[in-house]
Amino acid sequence: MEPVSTDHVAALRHFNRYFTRRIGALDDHYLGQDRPLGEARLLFEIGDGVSLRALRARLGLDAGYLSRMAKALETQGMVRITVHPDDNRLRMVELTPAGRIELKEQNRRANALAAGLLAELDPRQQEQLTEAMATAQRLLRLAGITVELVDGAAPEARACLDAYAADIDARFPEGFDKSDLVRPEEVSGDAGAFFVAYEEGRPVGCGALRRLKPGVGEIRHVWVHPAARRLGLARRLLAALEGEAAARGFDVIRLDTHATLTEAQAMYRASGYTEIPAYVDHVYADHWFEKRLP
Amino acid sequence: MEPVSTDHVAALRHFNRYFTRRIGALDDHYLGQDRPLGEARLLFEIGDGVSLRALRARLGLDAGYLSRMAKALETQGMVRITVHPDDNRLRMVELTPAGRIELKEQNRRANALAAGLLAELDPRQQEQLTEAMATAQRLLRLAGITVELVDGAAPEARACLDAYAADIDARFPEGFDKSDLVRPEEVSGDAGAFFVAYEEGRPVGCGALRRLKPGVGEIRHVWVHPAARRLGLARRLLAALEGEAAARGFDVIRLDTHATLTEAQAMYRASGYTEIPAYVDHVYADHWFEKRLP
DNA sequence: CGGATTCTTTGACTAGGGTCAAAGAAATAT
DNA sequence: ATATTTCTTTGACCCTAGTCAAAGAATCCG
Repeated sequence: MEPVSTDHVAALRHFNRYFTRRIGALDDHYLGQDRPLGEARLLFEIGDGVSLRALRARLGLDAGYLSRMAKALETQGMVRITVHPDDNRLRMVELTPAGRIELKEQNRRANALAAGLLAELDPRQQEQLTEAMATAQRLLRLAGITVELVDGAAPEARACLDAYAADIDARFPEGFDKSDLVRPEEVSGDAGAFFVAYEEGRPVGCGALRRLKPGVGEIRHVWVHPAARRLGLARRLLAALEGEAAARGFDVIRLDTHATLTEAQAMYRASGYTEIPAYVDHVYADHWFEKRLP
Repeated sequence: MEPVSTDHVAALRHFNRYFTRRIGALDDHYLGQDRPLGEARLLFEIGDGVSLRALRARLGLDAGYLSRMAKALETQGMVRITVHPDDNRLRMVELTPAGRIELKEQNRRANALAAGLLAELDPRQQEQLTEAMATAQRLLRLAGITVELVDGAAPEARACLDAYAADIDARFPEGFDKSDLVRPEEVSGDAGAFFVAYEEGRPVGCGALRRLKPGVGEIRHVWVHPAARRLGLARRLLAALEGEAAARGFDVIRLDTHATLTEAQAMYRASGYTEIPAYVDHVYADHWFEKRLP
């Protein structure tokens, strides 16, 4: 947790007030042009055939409420409701052609609204606005991500490692074999630690710390979900791992990485790691780094 | 109207969706902690004694709806409703001490929420976020301002000129006398033009164009409300005036300005104006500029 | 096979947010 | 002084958004 100046708090609140009043309110308005907002949102979320069950989970709606809204959209001719072929309890909802047209129209209106707003700005200003919003969004996303210590055997931990494995299997010319992953017991309890980063409840990154030998820890499997890259999350994970290593009394942290992962190497160097000779024979490593903890 | 790339439209909509979902929704939540949102908003808008009438105008509420909400707040002990001393039809609403405490608490909660969000970012990132939001807000404000041609005798035109006069009266060491302002007929119809910039319906800037002699126009009284400065609005006003001058067939535009208005001089130079000798004897001028229209 | 679970539908109900019109009280305009 | 306008209150409504519980149908589990 970092200290927060009241100036920044005031700035965030000020922007929030301005933005929701100026833009957010407009948005609601266009969406619910000729249809209640709930139905409009639902229409928007029905891509190409979803089950009511999935919609309920995704939008967090009450079963009865959803059932009624779906039926309303059906009588309006916007969607078709069918029984799931394999499970007769489930209902599938899909857009009719009319629904698709309606959605497109909704989209068109929203675009026209945004374009009308932007048209008052010259191209350079438009560019600046887009860039400022991208920066703000990147930082707000990062602020919403929490890094938590979990058990190495926890399902999210394994899910992250599986995603990590699949990810680098595609990137390494020689592929990647899962047997190289840390075993749960290596990164749990006294043996080590495992951190998972969550964004809105979903795991979007991980990192493992294990004891290499007395006083020496090893960081492994620092991974960030493709959709959460370029936010600065890897650094946060690294900081969490280093903090944990310091708390466990390690003096030195080591890690290895692969030649193809150039961004990772740059990050390690920028974080105070220096390249060292091979300290362990990992199949997939060809660069080794070390950092002395203060 | 500038062309708008679909990329910028998509960026704005994307940011909007993300922001309203992540931050806007949260905000609503805190506000309506133990009180309906409408009442919470009302409580927020009652500073130190407002009339129901003013609230109605400001928030665009139905008279009946407002009346009931105010009464609800009164029975909760949050506000006191009194009769306006000079007009017995009007009701004045003001916060009670309890209302003030409640409002402070509301504020504290909102601040805590924002601070909690920011605390995940390091100080440099907080700085960046604040700056990005300020940029975005500046540009969104500018995008929301329209510049319109109005009659020189229109009340908004005169209101702007009065504000302009008061403004520079305070800035010029020698003060400023209103008799130097353009007369309505000089900037109306065939004689000239008057532009007013509106932000959310309120005039926030102006600029006048009048015929000096055949083929030569003069720009006068370019003014921006203090709350709308540093947005780039003066340039927009200038562009509108120049466009109008070109449409009227002027070849040359002239203007004068005062030594204390250094920002204005910088803007004129940047916009292609060059300094010339005095072309007219204005009491308050000591720099004269000219621009040849293409 | 039988019981538990899952998924959906239906009925009943609530609160919030808001509109509309009538009417009374004051103030303003003529 | 009268008519008109302004401001507020009140009663009667409406819709949206949502909750809760019961019940029926299908599936899953042991």
